[in-house]
Amino acid sequence: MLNNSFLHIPGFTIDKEEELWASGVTTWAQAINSDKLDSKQVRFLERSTQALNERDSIFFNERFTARERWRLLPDFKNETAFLDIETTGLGKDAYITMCGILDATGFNAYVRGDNLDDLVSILDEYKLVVTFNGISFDIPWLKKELGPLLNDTSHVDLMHILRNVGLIGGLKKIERICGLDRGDDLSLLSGRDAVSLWNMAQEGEPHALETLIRYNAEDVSSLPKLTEVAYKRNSQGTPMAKHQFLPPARFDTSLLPYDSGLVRYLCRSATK
DNA sequence: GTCCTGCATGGAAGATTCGC
DNA sequence: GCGAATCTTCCATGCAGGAC
Repeated sequence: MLNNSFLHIPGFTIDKEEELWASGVTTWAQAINSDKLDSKQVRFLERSTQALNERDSIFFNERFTARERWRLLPDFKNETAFLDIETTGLGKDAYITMCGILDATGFNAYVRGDNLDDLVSILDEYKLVVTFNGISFDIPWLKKELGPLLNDTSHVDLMHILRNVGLIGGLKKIERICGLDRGDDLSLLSGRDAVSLWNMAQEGEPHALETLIRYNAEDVSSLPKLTEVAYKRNSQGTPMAKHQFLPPARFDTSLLPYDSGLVRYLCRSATK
């Protein structure tokens, strides 16, 4: 939990934090009542306690690097959204085609030309957003298209916290390493196929949009499990290890329809 | 299939500045 | 003058497109 963390105190290093834990001081309350910190640091921990009580996730977002934000996960797990966008590419004229969001209540798709603009207010409802490579990709894209957002919401980028524990690579590669393989034929699709599906949908191809949404839902639904893995491995050997990040029950993506014929067509095209 | 591109970001390491 | 803090530079990474 956050109140086991001291790394966000200005001037603190991992070594100092480990020293404090080794001395038996593992919580903010213990640290405040000990002689291990100076008065400035004690005031900072009192401010941290207030921020946590006020559910001010931004306070901690700004004080932990991207590699250390896994520490926020258990405290804000009930106010967390898992997010992934699809785009038409990276060029100047490219744009977001859809965004999938998974939370404790289930999966929702926000599609361009329909409800994509709703995202600005939807995202405000969460205290924490989890993405894969969102720091470099999803969030800048969303800000570019929808304007300022996530003003009151922290952001955990799985790519960085998985890298901490030696899990390096793309989302699908890491899923395989963690034994989270997907069973269906949609696992054969790539981001490029998502662009093709969007273009097909624009040309009136039946089922192309629902197949794109299902593809996105598969990506989003693996994020909670990877988050659990990332928390478990990062917290190993620290006082945070006794807590858990239990993700919402895996969303049953098979509830969403898709066209396997389209998937086969795209896979065949890719191998030509 | 492979390699390069453009873009945004974080981290590491070295250089520079600041405070005691 | 020394150590800490801050700034700068370089490299690595993801993503998707395009050329060969």
